[in-house]
Amino acid sequence: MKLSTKGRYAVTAMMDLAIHDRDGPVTLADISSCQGISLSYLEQLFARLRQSGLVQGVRGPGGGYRLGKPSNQISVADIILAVDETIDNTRCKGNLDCNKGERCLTHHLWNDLSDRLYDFLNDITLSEFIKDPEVRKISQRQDSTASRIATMFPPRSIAS
Amino acid sequence: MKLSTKGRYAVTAMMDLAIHDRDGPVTLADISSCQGISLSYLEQLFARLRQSGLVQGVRGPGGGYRLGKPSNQISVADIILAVDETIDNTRCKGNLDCNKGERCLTHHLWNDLSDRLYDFLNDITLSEFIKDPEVRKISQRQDSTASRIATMFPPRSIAS
DNA sequence: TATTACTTGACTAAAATACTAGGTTGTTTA
DNA sequence: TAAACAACCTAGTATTTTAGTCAAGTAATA
Repeated sequence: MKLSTKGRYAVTAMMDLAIHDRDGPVTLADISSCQGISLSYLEQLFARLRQSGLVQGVRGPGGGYRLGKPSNQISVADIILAVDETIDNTRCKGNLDCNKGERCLTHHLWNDLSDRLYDFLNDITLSEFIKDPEVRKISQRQDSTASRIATMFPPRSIAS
Repeated sequence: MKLSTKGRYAVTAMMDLAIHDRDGPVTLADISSCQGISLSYLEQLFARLRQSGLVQGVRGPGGGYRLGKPSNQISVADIILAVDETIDNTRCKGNLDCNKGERCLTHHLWNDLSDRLYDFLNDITLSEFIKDPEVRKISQRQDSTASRIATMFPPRSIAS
């Protein structure tokens, strides 16, 4: 389990998708301008997210990306693992024999901790963020507009 | 909150100290050979840990490092923050104005998540790891030896 | 068919990471 | 007192990762 800027980019971009899920696909160009991440870099991240089935690309005009599964089935851990390929965190690779046959205790303890961290992040799904009061407020605002127009001109510039 | 190899090195090294706390100071040379981290790199990490008061250096022969506080007062979050200086995770720096005056929603959501992660890691202290059954087993083994001798020849080569 | 958007790959600058080498300072022990 | 020891300090370096760019595609649709 690793947590870096890269993972954060992926998570916030996915939050964006989750928030606008029912407004149709979100283009990477939008996310790029809103969150200040370069378009090509986002493309690299989304290639991985797509391979993991977390997002679905929609081509052609009006296209973009949408979630690959319901938001309550996508955890933060899923997203991070998709973009931040796991580092092999020990040199003995689970053989526990890196010290002359003795069991490597601290590696064992670290794995324990890492597992707990994973479970923690795996319990947090994107659907939770949609429930955030700030998000609800803006979603409400959208409801007042005709949904047809909203689909044609998805109200972005919310996240940044 | 950032989680990298650097942070892992620091945490496992601190686990080492916690396990051997009552056996007297642990030298960086020991940790270096056991955990396969270069001595000078460890020195850099421990310089930060010392500045944060998490460890205490003991000079001279028989010296080394010991915990700066009781193990139940040192959390994993403390250790990671000490070595992995926090990255400012948004460009608007909490002003929430990075998108033409609109509130940047995803940054807000990310901060929420980051806070929860911090709380999680801040609740896990080094004392928990000493309670691990694997650790207890080895501690017991040590108890059978005269404590005086154990102090002179700290039983290392346990962690690696 | 023109437009819009995704796909792929190669490439680069900058930052973080991990390490090296060379010291000094203070403590203990012989 | 001198040798051994280990923390402590500084500066430099190599490697890896990160973040981003450029360019030439492919696919879908209005």
